[in-house]
This record gives sequence, structure tokens and C-alpha cells, in this order.
Amino acid sequence: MSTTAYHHGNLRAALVETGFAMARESGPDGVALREVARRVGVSHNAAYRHFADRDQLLAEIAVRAMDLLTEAMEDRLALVTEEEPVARAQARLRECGRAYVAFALDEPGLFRTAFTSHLDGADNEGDGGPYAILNQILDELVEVGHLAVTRRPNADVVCWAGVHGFAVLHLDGPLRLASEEEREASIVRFFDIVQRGLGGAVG
Amino acid sequence: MSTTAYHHGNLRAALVETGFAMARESGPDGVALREVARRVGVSHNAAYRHFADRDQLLAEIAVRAMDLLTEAMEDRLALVTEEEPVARAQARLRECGRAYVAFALDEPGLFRTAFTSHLDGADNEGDGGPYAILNQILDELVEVGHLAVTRRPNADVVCWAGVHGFAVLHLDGPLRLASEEEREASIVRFFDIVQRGLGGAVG
DNA sequence: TGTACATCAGTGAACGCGCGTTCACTGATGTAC
DNA sequence: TGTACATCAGTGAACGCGCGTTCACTGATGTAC
Repeated sequence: MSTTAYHHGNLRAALVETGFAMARESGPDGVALREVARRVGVSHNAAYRHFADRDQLLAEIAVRAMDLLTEAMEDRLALVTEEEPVARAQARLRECGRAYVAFALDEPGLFRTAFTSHLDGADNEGDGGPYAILNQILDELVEVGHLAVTRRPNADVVCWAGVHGFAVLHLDGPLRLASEEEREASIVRFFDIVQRGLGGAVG
Repeated sequence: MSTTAYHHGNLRAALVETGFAMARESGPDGVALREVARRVGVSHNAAYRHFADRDQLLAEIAVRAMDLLTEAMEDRLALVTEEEPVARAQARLRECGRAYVAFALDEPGLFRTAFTSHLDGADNEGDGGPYAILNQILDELVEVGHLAVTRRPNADVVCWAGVHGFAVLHLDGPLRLASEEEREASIVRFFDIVQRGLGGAVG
């Protein structure tokens, strides 16, 4: 943008930021080292001063993408006003899932980048990311008496799989042509089934 | 392999077969037109006599991959011996899902190829593929009284999403490092939750 | 306060890669008379 | 049964693409004395 020409001063951050924007536009494969450098206005190998290779840059971008997903979920959870404990926990589970799906569909490039495998950096576990949020909400469902402790194990993976599969099928998969109405109806049914499946009581 | 040198006689089929083998090894991106031709022993542009472009070849390979998935599901369904109607339909739902996940994990290249978007050929709907099988089993669950007709709509998408997400998270995603025991425990919980979520009665 | 020098952060040219696709072509096949 | 010829199915060379990465380099910076 400006700064001291030679000795950019902030190259690393600029590369990540620009690469992030490119991932947003066109997913992980859209992040070409040469093109990132070009956009930042620096020679194409200057990046090697700051990253061992392209994958290391991409890993850092992926972490930021995952962070954005996490924020999107937190933002949405903050909007839950329901006070009755069981209904509240259920609503939080729904909103958390909806935020995940909405992020995937609104930010396909970032979503794909966040879930690019073969990158180290992001281990996605425990660290307060989407998975941790989900786990916390499931714990709330236990505390509140909707989900039996004995049925708590692996409930996290099940919920995650459902929501992730929903996102992926609609994003890249055979359901990508589904109308918004169909999508909405399916997701409503999804939470209906999950809620009944988790809970001990019916209806 | 042999045949009349010039005028291969069966080039189209040979290209599809070899491309299929390459997709099996390394997924859709592993199917390079030039390499397929090389392996078949033909000049790299002979393929253009039979396919408009690489995507058309890949689309045909994807259809065959989807067919193999379908067969895997059917084979596994054929093994269900349970006779009591409700238990039978439930078992069929489980086996159908298990076959899907097993295929994804055992044949990652083919699974990814089958679900490569941007290809025409496969519309994956109604034609007797995995989705049709799932729909049929859900209809059985309705007939048999486990699933209420009013709750039938979109149950297909929900089941599909769960199983697909499970596969994808374990194949490419953050759960790819999960042990076989964890995977098995999760999938058991998955069917537990789906079955309760679908059914009107509890456990 | 001035200068020497190590270190750091960039540059520019080049390598090697394998791909998809197109062009003008030639060898093989089969059919009509 | 023989031959002419259209059609079909391959070939080989070439284009253009953009990439990641490495090499030897040079200009800027800051610190020690």
C-alpha cells in the first residue's frame, strides 16, 4: 500500500491478509504464491523470507478462516435470548449449527480453506474452535437434563457430521442445486431429528 | 495390451477403465488425460476422438464410481437377514449408511471422484443410486410404522447429510486421525441418534 | 558523532514441471460399384 | 473379385499456461566501537 518500498516492514501480515482475500474469492487452490506476491507488490520469492513454502502460508490463512467461522458461530449464539434452560440449550444447538451451515454457503472459499487437510497449523481440536463450541453446548444439554450423560459420548461427532455433511452436500455436492426453500425445510427437519434423537423425551 | 495396434478397437472403454484405475489411486485430480493415454499406450490426443475434453472423460469415470458405491450398498443390504419388519428396516438403514461410510474410507479416490461437482453426466437423483436406495429404505420405515408419514419429508436429506459428513470429516477433515475404535463408537452413536430421532417411540 | 560491518529483507533470472488443447497429418477400414 | 474413395481413428509436434522453488545477488538497516 505504501511504506518504505524496500523493507516492507509488514510483509508477512500483508501476505496473509492478501492470501486470505484470495482464499475467500476462490478457495485454497486459488491461493498462488506468485499471485499473492504480485498483489502485495513484491517480488514473487520475497515470501520465502517469511514462510518456508506455500503450504505454510496457506496453513496460516486456514487458521484465520477457521477463526472467522468460530466468530460467526459465537456472534450468532450471542443472539439467543430464550431463558428457559432446556429451550435455551436447544436453541443454542440450533443456532450453532445454522451458523456453521450459513458460513459454508456464504463463504465457500473460506470454508473449504479452513477444512483443507494436509496442513499442520490448525489442529482444530479443543482450542476453542467450532468443535469446542459444539462440545460446550452439548454439555449444557446434559446439565439441563435434555441429554442423558450416558448418551453424551460421541454425540459431538454425530452433530458435527450432520451439519458438516449438510454444508458439503449443498456446497459441492449433489444438493448444490437445491432451492433455498428446500434447504430451509431440510435444516428444520435436521434439528427436529437431532433434538429428538439426543433427548430422552419425545415431542 | 494387445489388439490391432492402430485402430485400437476399444479405445474409449480402455480409457475409461484406465482412468477409473487412476481415480481409484489418486482421486479426480489424479486423472490426467496425458497419463491415461500413456498407460493405455496411445498418443496423448487420441482421447479427443472419443471425448470432447478431459471433463467428459472424468464425468464418465465419476458415473462408474457412483455405480460402484451403489453396488457396495446393495451388496451389504443383501446380507440383512432380520425378519421382524421394524428391526429389519432399521437394520437396512444402518447397513446402507455403513456401506456408504466404508466405501468412502476404503476407496477415497473413487468416493471423491463420484462426488466431484462441475461434471454433468451424473445427476445422482432418482436413478437408482445411493440416494434412491436411502429413499426406499425410509419409505420402508414408514410402511413398517417406525417413521411417521408427517415426518418423512426431508428425512432423506438429513440421513444423507449425517452419513456424508461422517465420511468427509474422517476422510479429509479434522477427524481423519481418529482411531478405528473412536470411529466405530461414533457411528454406533450416530445410528442410535438417527433411529430415535426418526422414530416416534423411544428405545 | 562517525564509521565499519554483520545481518536482514528484498530482487531478477532461471529451472523444471506436466498439463490441456489444437493443428495438420497419415495410416487403416469398410463400403459401393 | 477388384478397385476407388469416403470416413474414421489414430500420430507427432507445438503452443501457452502458471506454477513452486532455488540461486546468486544487492540494497537497506541497525548496532558496536
